Amino acid sequence: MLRISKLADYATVVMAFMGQAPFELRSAQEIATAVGLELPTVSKVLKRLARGRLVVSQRGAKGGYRLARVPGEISVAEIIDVIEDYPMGLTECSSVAGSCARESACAVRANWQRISAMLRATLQEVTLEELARPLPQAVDAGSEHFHSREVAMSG
Amino acid sequence: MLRISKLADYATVVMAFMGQAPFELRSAQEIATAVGLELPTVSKVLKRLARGRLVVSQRGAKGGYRLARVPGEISVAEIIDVIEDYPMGLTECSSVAGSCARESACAVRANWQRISAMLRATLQEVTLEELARPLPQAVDAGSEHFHSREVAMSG
DNA sequence: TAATACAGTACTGGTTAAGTCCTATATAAA
DNA sequence: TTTATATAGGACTTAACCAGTACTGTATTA
Repeated sequence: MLRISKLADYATVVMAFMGQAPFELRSAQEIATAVGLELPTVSKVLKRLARGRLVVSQRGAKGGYRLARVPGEISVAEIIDVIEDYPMGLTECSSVAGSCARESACAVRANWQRISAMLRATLQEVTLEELARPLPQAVDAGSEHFHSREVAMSG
Repeated sequence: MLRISKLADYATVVMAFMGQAPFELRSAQEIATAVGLELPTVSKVLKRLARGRLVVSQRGAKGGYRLARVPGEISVAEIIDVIEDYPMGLTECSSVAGSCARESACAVRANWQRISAMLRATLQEVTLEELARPLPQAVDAGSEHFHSREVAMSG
């Protein structure tokens, strides 16, 4: 399965929409309608994004939210980090220390931590601008890039 | 949080243990004791691994399980695939078609699919042998390798 | 034939996340 | 200054999912 939470998923969709007009103030309702999600859900997402300083909020009538930075300077990793309560990691032991009694004896823990770190690095390099890009090509080249990871774990 | 399931996690630990003596027949009980997990849990994992042909089972007295291939030829992706019921993907829509009503209009779906594919490619290149390796160095080099993904989506 | 160990399936309990609601506060316009 | 609008923050309820268990069947060895 290997999933991010739905809320984090929604956050990327919301952010992608906001990225279309980065500094335009938009109400939660306006965003909810546009992306096709319920208002309470979108509000929850936006509150966390604001707390994480990825969007700026403006209270009161004619208020709303806008991006804090241009889409090219916001990474997918940041969006996930701000939404989730725990740091990202593929296994629990690779993000939360002391979560497993067998930590000291576990043969694979260290390597799961490394794999998680690689994934994180990847998501850190993908910007909101790229995520929202309609039809990016040359992704196969990217995949191949990832394929050639002989150096990564073989000493 | 971006996790694999606990069962898949356990599977890697079980497989790593079995990889220490790849073709030695070991009972589920023996493995459970060695890795510090409950027997039913280990049995469940082993059954799925056997169904997925990653381990070979031998019924009856003196029976047990052994790896179907050498650790260097079993990828982490395979282990996860065999345990999980659904294909891996970071968002639901990137692995299960028709899971979201907004698929056609969604601006980020295609790119999540691409990111998922990259991750999958990564896990496909990591072998059980590498996963179980005590203390691999030069992982930072690996991370940097992943960092330099300008080609990946900007092409 | 008796004991051992895997095969398959169905069930149950607990955890976690998703979604909703309520109250408070800030801003703009009348 | 008052009213309407919109976010802030937290609490709560519901629901889905997964881990773990139990049970029945089958194969193999001694």
